Amino acid sequence: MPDEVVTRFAPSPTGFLHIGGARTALFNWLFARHAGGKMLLRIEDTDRERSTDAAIAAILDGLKWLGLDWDGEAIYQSRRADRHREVAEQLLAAGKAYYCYASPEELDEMRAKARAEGRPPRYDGRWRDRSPAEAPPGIKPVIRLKAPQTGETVLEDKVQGRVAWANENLDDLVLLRSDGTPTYMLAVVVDDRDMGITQIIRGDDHLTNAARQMQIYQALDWQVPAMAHIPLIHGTDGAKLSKRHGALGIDAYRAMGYLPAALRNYLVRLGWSHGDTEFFTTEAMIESFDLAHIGRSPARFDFSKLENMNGHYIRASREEDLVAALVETWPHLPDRDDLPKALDASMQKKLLAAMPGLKERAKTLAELRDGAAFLFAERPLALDAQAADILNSGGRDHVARLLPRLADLREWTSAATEAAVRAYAEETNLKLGQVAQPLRAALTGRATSPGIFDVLRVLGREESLGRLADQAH
RNA sequence: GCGCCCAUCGUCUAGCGGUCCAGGACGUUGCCCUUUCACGGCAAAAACAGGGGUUCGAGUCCCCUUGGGCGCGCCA
Repeated sequence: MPDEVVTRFAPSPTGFLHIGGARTALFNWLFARHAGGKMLLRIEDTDRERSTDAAIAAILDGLKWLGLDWDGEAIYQSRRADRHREVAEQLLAAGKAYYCYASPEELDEMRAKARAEGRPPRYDGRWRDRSPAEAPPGIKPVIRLKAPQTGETVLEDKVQGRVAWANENLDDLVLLRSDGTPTYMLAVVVDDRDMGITQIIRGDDHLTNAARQMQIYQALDWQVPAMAHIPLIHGTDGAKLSKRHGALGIDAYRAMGYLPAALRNYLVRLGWSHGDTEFFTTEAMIESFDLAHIGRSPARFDFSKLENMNGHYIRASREEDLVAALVETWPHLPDRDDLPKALDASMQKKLLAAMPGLKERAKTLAELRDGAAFLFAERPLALDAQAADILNSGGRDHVARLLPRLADLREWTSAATEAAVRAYAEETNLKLGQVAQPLRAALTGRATSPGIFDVLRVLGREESLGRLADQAH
């Protein structure tokens, strides 16, 4: 099937998978899945100095966590150097490339001069038509592309529209370094060609590269894949994403307790829209996704919207799934010394029982875990400042008087405890809140929690009465 | 410096010449619900960067200005 859509995600493993990369991967994945095609993964590790195995692992891990699967095995660019070299030689033989013996010092001079004269800093083509016979001794040459010097290179970008560059502003780029290794420009073109990529979707920062890569395609007489350059994601201040505001590894989002589905949903709406629709199931996302509705302006990353979406996803999740997500994410979440390091079976059971009340109140898994802290707390409970205040300003009396009534209850259900507590409130002419708060403080050590009768039920008779007794005086 | 890209509420965006005194979402504010906190419901404030054109008519097309961004390596 020659018409099959093939996209690729091609990160360079010099760092973690950041949020922009994750969105690029998502768009490639959606485009491929929408078309019933493939998304391939290529690790661009030709910079052997800066590429690390740890970064590769982090990227693969991040993609998996996000739920973005790729087709086939990941391709490592570094292992294809022979093929890249072969293409460079091919270009050389065809007279479309040439040896250049300019030294780094010469190049520096050239650029400085051009800049001083208000021209773009570029190679001046001094070896373009010179015979290698004139080569200075002892210098290993690079191979440069003999790029067109007149006319223009035009890209019909699927997102940016028609973009044109005057060829005189583009210099003869290096294809093969003097040590015989291929440059990124060459490697990308050859790999995309060999992998059968039909659609390139990547960050806007590659737009200028597109022109140079098109020149390589044209020299080779290869068909240029369709291209789509998507706008970058900026920090909240509009500037480039930095560590301070959001240029975090994808693992950091997991550690903050975001759900992969929520992050995907947030990310897809950053730069892409489908009318007024904000929430998409995975299926709907694949179904609706298109390049035509990707905007052309950069978007700012907004944590509060992500958080809101995440809360929505948590509320919509099944209780069992949340327990599973929490168990899985537990080790990644920030530490809290009053919480167990891991969740054993009985804790998971309690968690499941409490989940309906808990999930309404959490925007992240971290908050969910925090909200569940009272389940795991050991007697006598540590009270936070507000809880202590509630108990110390008369609350203990209510707890003390309520204790025997609750202890006498025949059955321990939400309905039964509620009836008892309401009866007490009525008899003493108090609002329910005035008795519920002391109970909450004694039962959870905090001033906020799920509904108090749920708390009583989930904690169970023995533990509840124990905690109340602890605070009765 | 040169090249390229971008420009609607604080933020993400809808809008593809008239249906826009500009719609949705997040956030903000107020009210309601209520045992706390949330959730939920209702309501409000909040934008077409500026200036020229084109046109009967411009947020929508063109130009300029301003403001942002990206790129300019024998990095990727």
